Amino acid sequence: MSKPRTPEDGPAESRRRPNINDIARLAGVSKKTVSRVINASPFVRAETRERIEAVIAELGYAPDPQARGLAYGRAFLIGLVYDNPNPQYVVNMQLGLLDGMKGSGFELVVHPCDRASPTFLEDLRSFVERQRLFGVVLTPSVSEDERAATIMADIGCAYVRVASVSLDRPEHMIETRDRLGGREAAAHLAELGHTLIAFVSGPPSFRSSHERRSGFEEALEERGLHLAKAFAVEGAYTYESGIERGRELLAMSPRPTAIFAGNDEMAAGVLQAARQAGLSVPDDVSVVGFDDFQIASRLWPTLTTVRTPTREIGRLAVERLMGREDDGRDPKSRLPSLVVRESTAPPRGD
Amino acid sequence: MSKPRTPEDGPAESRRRPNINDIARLAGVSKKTVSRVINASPFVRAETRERIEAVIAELGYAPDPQARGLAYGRAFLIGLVYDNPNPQYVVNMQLGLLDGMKGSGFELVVHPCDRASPTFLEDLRSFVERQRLFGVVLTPSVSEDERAATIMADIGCAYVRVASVSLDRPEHMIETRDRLGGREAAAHLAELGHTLIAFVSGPPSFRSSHERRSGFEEALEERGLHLAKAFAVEGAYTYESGIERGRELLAMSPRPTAIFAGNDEMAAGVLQAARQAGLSVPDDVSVVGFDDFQIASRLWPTLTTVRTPTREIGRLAVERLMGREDDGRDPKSRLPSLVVRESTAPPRGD
DNA sequence: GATTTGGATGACACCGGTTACCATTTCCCG
DNA sequence: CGGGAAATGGTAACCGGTGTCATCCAAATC
Repeated sequence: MSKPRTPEDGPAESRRRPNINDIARLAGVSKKTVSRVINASPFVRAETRERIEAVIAELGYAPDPQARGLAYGRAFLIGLVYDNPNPQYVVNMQLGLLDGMKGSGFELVVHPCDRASPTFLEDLRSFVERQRLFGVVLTPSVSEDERAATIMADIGCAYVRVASVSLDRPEHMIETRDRLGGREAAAHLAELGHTLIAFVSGPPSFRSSHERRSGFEEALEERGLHLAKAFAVEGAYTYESGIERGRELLAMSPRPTAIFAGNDEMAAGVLQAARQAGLSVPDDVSVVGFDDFQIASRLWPTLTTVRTPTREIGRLAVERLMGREDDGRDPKSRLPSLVVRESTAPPRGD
Repeated sequence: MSKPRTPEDGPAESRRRPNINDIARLAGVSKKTVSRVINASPFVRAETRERIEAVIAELGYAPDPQARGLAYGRAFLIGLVYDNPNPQYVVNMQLGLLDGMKGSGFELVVHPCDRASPTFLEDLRSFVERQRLFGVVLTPSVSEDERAATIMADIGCAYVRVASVSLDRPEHMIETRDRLGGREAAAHLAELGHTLIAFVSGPPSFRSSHERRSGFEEALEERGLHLAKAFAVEGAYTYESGIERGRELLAMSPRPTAIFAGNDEMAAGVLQAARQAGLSVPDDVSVVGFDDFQIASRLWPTLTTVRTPTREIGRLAVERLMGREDDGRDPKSRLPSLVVRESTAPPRGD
């Protein structure tokens, strides 16, 4: 029983995973040719290919991503880099990425980070470099940091930046076009007949804060309306800041009859502020949010908001990363769109 | 310029990543010894170790996870397998896992799945097998599926199951002990003086549904209270089911003065149902949720609920998986705990 | 019919580590 | 001081693929 094992012995244990050599031997070709089939090289005769594919199917062979990655010089991993604290955003984005990666052989590794940390850039670099990631998807606000993008370019790691406007060459950008969402909100409130309209922005560190506002303001102006300086206040995309700014706005005189909050969290805060001030939504004041996360339909009244197709955006981003963009889809599905619920109505005609 | 490169030429480009051979050469040892240092083998003289470590630090060397994984036979990846649709749960769990993995050299790959899919088990197996995952963390309700655990054992992939009760050998289990949370809710409502108490359970496919209920019921009984059959209804852990069941319960006569919902989503639905029925919370009816996700503090009134330490649980799970459990922490931090907010009060004394 | 041409295939080194096994050195003891 | 065990380092094979380049062969060209 001390006879050393040779390839002729067959599989070591019946449970051993087949490798490329097994396939090559059974198909009567070299491993290189099997490799060609795996990688869809055109230089394989159809007959040979079929024979190899049959063996692959029979043995249930799947190439080892690690070995492939080692030889190829890059791991078959795609990173999601984010610092957005909203769970709904993160999960939707992940689902979108996974949609796009399905069947590609890539896997998703997640990398939340803190842009405020002094070691943020170092951490990011070492993460991507050590893992030899194939590519990364950067989402706001990391995506808006030029240094992060530069690092990726440096390392030679593919990257796609998801941001509200273009900040890079087209192949590196997926634009969420938040400005259009701001316009939708403005159009809706203007159509309802509001004129005393207020806006609670997100923090300036997010590009979307600016875009949502300027789209909103722009569309108001086009309709002969104006966003008064006192009615344009700055929040932080948080529930608490929504309460604060809402309270302040609702104490003003004249009081705005409509408030557009830069995201749903702040809109929830504004609703709370209205309640505390004894005001009724939408009778006394209309409220519009942005994002259409789950909370929007759980609030009372349910929130009119601008839906952002995060999952769809995620799929696009990863498809671009892998160079498998499918252009057959309706481009409208990538744009923000208004969802009207109970929190908006015409201003009270008093 | 056609002279072939030899190791003596030094790094190919200044940008080339150092590898184990570079370290060995510069430290004047064999790569095997460097490998020993990397893997903390005790059979290296202190002096040698220091010299090697100095070179590693100087060159900023980090071993390639792919090469290491290939030779080792397992990838340095840990999978999170989940089918819980709640984004807050998923994100908290991910954060917990990442907490525990920090500095370990492992990375997190996420794998949402659909237990209802006919290919669920196959998909899971092929995912884990192909990637040669080091280990996986299974969360409810996947964690409650024996077949999933069996597959992991089969493949030889380490696994930890997060579930409300023990379903496996201790080394494979992290128990969330939801029963205790149910008890907390019962104690709170009993102390407030409620006697007409109702319960909306989650779906039977989740073990936690049963545990939360039986803990609740048990603690009520201990206090001489009783959960009437008509007051124990089955929901689906969804907002909509909370509205439905809430509506039905609040239409009963006598009407319950307190409702314990199996999670926050359903509690949000119950609040909505109360509003629609013209009832005030907590004056007419008290409501308690479970989970303490963000929504609990965004609702109106804010929700009294049982906090589940998901992030902490995630950290524990992954530490157990890696065999790096840190037992120094307060074991209480792993248990559900009551968070009292505005949605509960003594029953109206009419 | 000899020579190109280019598709199809294979041999072999290599990616960057680890393990198996052997060789050497050091240390301890009789 | 010799013998043997323990400590330490080296060599080669291997993990499972891919890249480079040579080779083979059939069809195309002259």
